[in-house]
Amino acid sequence: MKLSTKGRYGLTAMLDLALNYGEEPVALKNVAERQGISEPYLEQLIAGLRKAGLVKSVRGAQGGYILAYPPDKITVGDVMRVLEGPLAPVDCVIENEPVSCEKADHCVTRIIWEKIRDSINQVVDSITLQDMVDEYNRINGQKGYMYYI
Amino acid sequence: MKLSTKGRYGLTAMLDLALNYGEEPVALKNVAERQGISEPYLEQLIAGLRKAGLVKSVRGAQGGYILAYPPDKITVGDVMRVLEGPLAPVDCVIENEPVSCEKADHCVTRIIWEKIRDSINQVVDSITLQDMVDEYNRINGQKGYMYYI
DNA sequence: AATAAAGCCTAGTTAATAGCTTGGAATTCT
DNA sequence: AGAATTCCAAGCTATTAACTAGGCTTTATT
Repeated sequence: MKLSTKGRYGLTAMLDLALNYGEEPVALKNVAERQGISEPYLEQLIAGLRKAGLVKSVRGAQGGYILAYPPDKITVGDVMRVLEGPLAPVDCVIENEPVSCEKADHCVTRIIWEKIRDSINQVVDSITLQDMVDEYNRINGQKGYMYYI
Repeated sequence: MKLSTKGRYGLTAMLDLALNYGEEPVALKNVAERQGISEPYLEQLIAGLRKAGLVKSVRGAQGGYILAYPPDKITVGDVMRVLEGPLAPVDCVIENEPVSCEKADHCVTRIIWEKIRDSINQVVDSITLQDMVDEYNRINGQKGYMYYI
């Protein structure tokens, strides 16, 4: 019941982009350095986010990435679902997917999994990157350097 | 972000015991057959539950397992934590465990993980095996045979 | 007392997956 | 032209999940 590094690194990277929203594109090299993540690995993660339309890339020298939308239009759930897949504790309660298990209608444990799924989704869908930026500013105030992660 | 078969099979097995609470001990062989789980594998799972004090065993012929407490005294969370470990999406928010990450005080993503952790725990700690038994009876009513899982 | 039915215990095994690394091509600013 | 970047595909390695195998111990039944 753990998240993978994809979800963790990816959300951190998106927060990094959110903190730099409105400025020049951010090179992945810089994100990787600030956050202590392997750059080529992060490259793979952000490729998924780009294909999902959450970030835009600018190629070539002085290029980098920017959020495709303002931080208040992107939720943690948007990011996590791209990186982790459907946020369901078991396959039989993945949203918008037909249930293959023939016992589903009589299954009591399935009801538990649905409740867990819903509670997770309620959390991640109610928090935007802007909320995280605000929290970042509240916690780290006028400090001279950036604590990200 | 998926549960393992330990959590899934284990909760199903505990529901099986709860449905038989107050009667003779239930042999693992029967649980395994009803639920379609490999018996020796289930044996390992229930060993953990026994060591955690959630079930009692009766050895020898006609032996088996019984819940150590009435079904309304055992929560889904009790069971899941034994089988899956702490229900935290990342290690840095495991309850009652010192945080090793030195950035924790300045970490914004960590707040997200805490909220996810809390929402999961709120769900599983508020549902008892008795709740599941009641739901089972509501769904399956007077049917002739048992749909478990 | 013998037998069979159960739980108990430890150690394999196997396939999949996570978490990267490697290498190079394409693009664009300076 | 050259450097800085994104883009793409493949390969690698250690860990883990999900079992299986085999044998010992306990106890009700006959």
